[in-house]
Amino acid sequence: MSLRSQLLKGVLEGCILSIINRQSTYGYELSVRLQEFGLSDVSEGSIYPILLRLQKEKLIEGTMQKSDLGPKRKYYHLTEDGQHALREFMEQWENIKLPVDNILNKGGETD
Amino acid sequence: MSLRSQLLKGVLEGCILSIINRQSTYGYELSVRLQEFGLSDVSEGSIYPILLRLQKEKLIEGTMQKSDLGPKRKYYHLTEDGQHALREFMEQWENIKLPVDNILNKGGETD
DNA sequence: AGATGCTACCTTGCATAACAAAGTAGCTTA
DNA sequence: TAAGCTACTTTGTTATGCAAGGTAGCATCT
Repeated sequence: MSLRSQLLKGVLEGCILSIINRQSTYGYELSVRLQEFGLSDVSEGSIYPILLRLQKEKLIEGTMQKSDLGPKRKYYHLTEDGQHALREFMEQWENIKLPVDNILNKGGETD
Repeated sequence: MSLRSQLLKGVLEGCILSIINRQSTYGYELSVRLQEFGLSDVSEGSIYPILLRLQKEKLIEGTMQKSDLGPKRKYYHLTEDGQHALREFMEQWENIKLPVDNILNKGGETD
């Protein structure tokens, strides 16, 4: 019922899980990271709702920490469930990437 | 405003454009093709609405043709706009695939 | 003729994802 | 105290994909 069968919705979610898994981080920095990776269209309006959703699903946990400059930051890290979900997502990404590549690349050939 | 900035929503749409571009086809067969490619979760409830949408957006055109067996089929082919959209989609797919791969694969390394 | 089953298309309604926009608040610098 | 950056949150909108159900043509079997 909640096994994501929708094609690719949730790629952002998976990317966020992966980045957090690599190193505990917070929303604002996440948006910078994603941009660095080349996902430049991603806005905070997308990121924070996802973080809240992941939190509610117990895939990540956040703790407030003071920062030198500016307001406190909410640092997130993956839970066990989150790591499991990340692994699942990575599999699904592979399972979808291949067919899509095949469909798109074999543009003019007859079998 | 309509330049798809959403991350990956619409991959199905792009795949359908690509398959139709390769060879004029109709909805029912499309679902078989997608399955053959490995996108087995895709149901008619997804395909036909997309075909109608693409039609409305003038990316594809359909013509009814009699079939030897069973009811008439609606064969679709791409319009010029459709071919343009397909090219755009393929670029976007590449632009997103790379970052996502990078984010997912470099799971444990520190730069 | 009637029933079943496959082909083939279409529609309605729902869940969810991503986004824009706006709001809140802390800290710094001028 | 005003401006500007950091940082988080919420609300409302759009669009995607799907399940479910409906319509209908044709073939086959009984």
